[in-house]
Amino acid sequence: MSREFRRAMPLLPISMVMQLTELTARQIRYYEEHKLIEPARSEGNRRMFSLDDVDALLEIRELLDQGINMAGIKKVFDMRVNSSHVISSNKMAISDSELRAILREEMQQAQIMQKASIRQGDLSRFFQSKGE
DNA sequence: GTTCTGACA
DNA sequence: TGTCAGCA
Repeated sequence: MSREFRRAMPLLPISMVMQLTELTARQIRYYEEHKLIEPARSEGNRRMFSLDDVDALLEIRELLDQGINMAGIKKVFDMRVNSSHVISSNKMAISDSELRAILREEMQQAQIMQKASIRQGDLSRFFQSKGE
């Protein structure tokens, strides 16, 4: 109980988060604009990140490394928020946990193969708004 | 010195 | 996304 409380406690300045996530301040602020994270503010309007925020940022980074863009990441996070119901899309009626399992699998395969798998290509098409 | 917002390439 | 300006 108190553990979750501590994870949600805003305590890290953006400089720390930058090192922890290897993301630039620009990116971190950009993701906040897109509501992927909502860090608290303190003092002179400075962002104060919680461990949960860092966790979310790390996941965002993983998704980014898979070639998934903002639109796709937003979908993933939205699904996470509304984990109670299925995706509105008619293509994939899978649960949040199933999607995460797939993404994780793709992540491992991508690392091992050093190359995009067929299914990752499908996922990319599903998530990306741009054409090739 | 560090972070913030806005803006341009 | 990088980077610069002008503030706090």
